[in-house]
Amino acid sequence: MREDSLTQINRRQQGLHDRVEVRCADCPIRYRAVCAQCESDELTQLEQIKFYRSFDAGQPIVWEGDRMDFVASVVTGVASLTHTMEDGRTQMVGLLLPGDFLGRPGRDRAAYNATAVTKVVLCCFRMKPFEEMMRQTPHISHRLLEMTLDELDAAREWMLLLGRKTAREKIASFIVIVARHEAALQKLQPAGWMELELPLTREAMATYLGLTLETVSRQVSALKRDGVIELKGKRKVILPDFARLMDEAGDDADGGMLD
Amino acid sequence: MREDSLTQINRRQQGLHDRVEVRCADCPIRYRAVCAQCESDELTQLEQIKFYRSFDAGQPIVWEGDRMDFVASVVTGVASLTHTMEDGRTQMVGLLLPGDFLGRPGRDRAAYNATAVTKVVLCCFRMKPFEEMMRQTPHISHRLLEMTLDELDAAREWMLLLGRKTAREKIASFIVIVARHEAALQKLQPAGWMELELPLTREAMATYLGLTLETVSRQVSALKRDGVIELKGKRKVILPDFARLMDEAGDDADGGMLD
DNA sequence: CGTGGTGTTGAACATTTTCAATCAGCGTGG
DNA sequence: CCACGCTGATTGAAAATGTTCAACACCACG
Repeated sequence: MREDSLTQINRRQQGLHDRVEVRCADCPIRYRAVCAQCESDELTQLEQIKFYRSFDAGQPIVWEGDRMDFVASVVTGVASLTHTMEDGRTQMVGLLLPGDFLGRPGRDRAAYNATAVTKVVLCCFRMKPFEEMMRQTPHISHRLLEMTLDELDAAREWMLLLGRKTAREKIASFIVIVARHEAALQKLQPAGWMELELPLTREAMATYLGLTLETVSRQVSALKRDGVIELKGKRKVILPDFARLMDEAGDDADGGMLD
Repeated sequence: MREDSLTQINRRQQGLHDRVEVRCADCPIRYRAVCAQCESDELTQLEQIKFYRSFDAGQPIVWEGDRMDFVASVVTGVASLTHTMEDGRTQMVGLLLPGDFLGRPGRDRAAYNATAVTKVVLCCFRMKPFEEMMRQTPHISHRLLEMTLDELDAAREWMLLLGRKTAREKIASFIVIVARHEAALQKLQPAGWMELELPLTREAMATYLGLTLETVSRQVSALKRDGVIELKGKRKVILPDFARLMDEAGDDADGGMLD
């Protein structure tokens, strides 16, 4: 473990926060997060109630049932939301990427476990002032509604995957989603030849897909054997033909692009 | 098929609507629907843009990809949202009960199939005027956000069920949900001895639970054999001990009651 | 009294999980 | 430099779970 992350943990344990001063105008998620529609005066207001927190890969962010007096945007990194049964079976119910929103206004206890999958930086807002701002500025609540509806769509898409797809289709679907996201960052449609990096371990993929890690491993191997994907190390994937992968995912041609 | 429902279908096919005049103040879902927080002057406004439509059990309401120029509240009855793959596998992704909202402001095409499970009455609002009202009255968009967040929670709870629960646990969970809803209507906590009616056929339950109808039938029989439930006909269920059922559902004791 | 919709049950089969062994990469310390 | 141990990943064989296909039961309705 590196020195600086140790320092961070200590700071966190003491209840202190990183006082990095990043101006909202320069924020990498300026046009994707809950603040996307805010005017500059509204950003000024947000700047006064925001603070940053960072988490190393693997660290818990909040635990199911914990008191939670803030909401946050993911600035960088990947976090997961998981639900766990008494006997330990766990299911990932959300994957939070940069711009995604964590927490629920009006609820003071976390409904899920949130965990940093990679190193994560959050832009946090204390609950009360944020709720006050929501009342005053329709831009925030409007954007939050929009984002929540998108998340609901994603959750429903995932229900189809969990309920009806085979293990092979689940793996293919997951890679398609990662490829889509990758392509979207470069403002392209995913197509033809692509190279990408899986952001999750086999175990995290299993938790996401409702499978065991062994089945994930087997099906990844099978897709490789059948030439649908190539592997470069454990995490880097090469797609010789995106359309072929889509086919394996069992989605309609348009792939559920709704907007 | 009864005369009057035939008449209704004809009216619908001609693009006409039921002009039943129900005052919002007397509406059975007045305090649960998207209009729950509206003041009386806002209700007056809503009354001017609303119209009712009804559907017999089994009828489609909208089809995935269809143009949809309205949003609606379910007034009475039960409707389902389903997603279907090219080869016919289908998964229910939402169950709409009285008060629930159908459609998405700002989207003009349906993302899912919506079907009437029982006879359904919808209170519809044309998209454009509704969106205009959302901009003007924060009560509506605030309530819609709240409802959407609730639905997202429900969807995530369902993801745990679909991804990790056994067939037996799925059936038990479903009955628990129906029992909860039943109890909530009478403003009670579900407990002890209860009697209730399943709103879905075995096939619809299978679609909801990510199972085949045979597996549903077998597991219902198994729960009966083991004394967890009793059957009165095919649809009526008696719960000798709600806690026992909860146990079979594999939920935590609190059962995910979050608010 | 036959018919269609709905539900139940059985037996063979397919898929996924479980348990266990092994491997690959990588940083550490001798 | 190399053996060591750790984590993440792969593979195999046996077992469990759910599906598929098929037969049949129940019952409301014409």
